[in-house]
Amino acid sequence: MSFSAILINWYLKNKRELPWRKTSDPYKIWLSEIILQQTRVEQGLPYYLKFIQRFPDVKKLANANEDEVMKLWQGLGYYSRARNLHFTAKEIATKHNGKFPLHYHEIRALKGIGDYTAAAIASFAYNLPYAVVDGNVMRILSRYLGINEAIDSAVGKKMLTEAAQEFLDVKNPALYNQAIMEFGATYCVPLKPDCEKCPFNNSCEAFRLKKVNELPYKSKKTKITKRYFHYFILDYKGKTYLYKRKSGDIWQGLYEFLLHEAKSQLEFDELLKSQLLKDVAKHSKMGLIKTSSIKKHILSHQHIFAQFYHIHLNKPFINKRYIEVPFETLNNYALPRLIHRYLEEEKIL
DNA sequence: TACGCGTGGAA
DNA sequence: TTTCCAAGCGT
Repeated sequence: MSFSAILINWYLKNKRELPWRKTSDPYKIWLSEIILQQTRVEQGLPYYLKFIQRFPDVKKLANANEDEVMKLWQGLGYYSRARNLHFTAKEIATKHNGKFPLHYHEIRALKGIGDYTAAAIASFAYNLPYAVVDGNVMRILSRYLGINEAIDSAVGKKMLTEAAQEFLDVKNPALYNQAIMEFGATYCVPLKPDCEKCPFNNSCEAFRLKKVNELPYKSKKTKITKRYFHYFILDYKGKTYLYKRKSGDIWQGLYEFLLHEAKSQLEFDELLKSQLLKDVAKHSKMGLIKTSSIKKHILSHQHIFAQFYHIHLNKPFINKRYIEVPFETLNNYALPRLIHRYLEEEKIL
């Protein structure tokens, strides 16, 4: 049997039932692909269902305002996906007469859609012969072919892209692409795949050379930079103040409280101990502070450490960059997961 | 071209 | 606790 035949055979017996696999609507497939970028199915699925319910078609999405889209995306991360999704929905509504484009190069030209997503949409929705090359495919092919070239290098990516296109079953692009990704996601997994029962173990180079746990090879190591945030939850007569984050950093377009970011853990700890009130006053120009009403709380979110302070003001906080928000309506705004979780824990939401 | 962008789960 | 990973993309 051919590679494709074995793969598709495996898929038909082992595939998961997922909502975006029951449709050929390019809008729904597009939405699912954007949500699933760098995101696990279990994490993305509830968001897909929410979005389909609220925006059943591309025109509904195009007619929404960006804040609502961001609010629905809240907690999923990589928020530029949501902004680009909304931007492209408007593009399709205006420049494509509300119809999702039918050809690969038109699809590929849309903002937020790269090589992978364009191939996914073109094949899943229209059965066009474009091979998907994602993390799953690169892992499978680098193992199967015994490719030692780093998959995060240009050379390695090129090798695997060409291999993927050769392996593609041009008679069944949609089925084949779904199958190879599902096989990577659930069987040829990064850690400890069950090679003994693998349908390819008689022809897999990595298995033959006992190099499965070394492939795919990556040259770069993931680096995590720790950051230290102090948030000041200002309260003047039951209202608080929010700032909409700008580009050039995380959480673009999301709302947050008055922030001071410490440059080091030392500064974070120092501010915590003594400099707090001075710095707050300097930062916010808010005048007097009732120190007795300050509450503290620390949340860790992998690499961001945040401290929250509740501060009652004796006069309003005047700053044109901030909007005044009654506490009861806080949940109408798209907030970073970290802040949202804190507000829930403190029963503020 | 290399890097930054979120979050949650697993080891 | 730390590191790595998961259906990538824009700049």
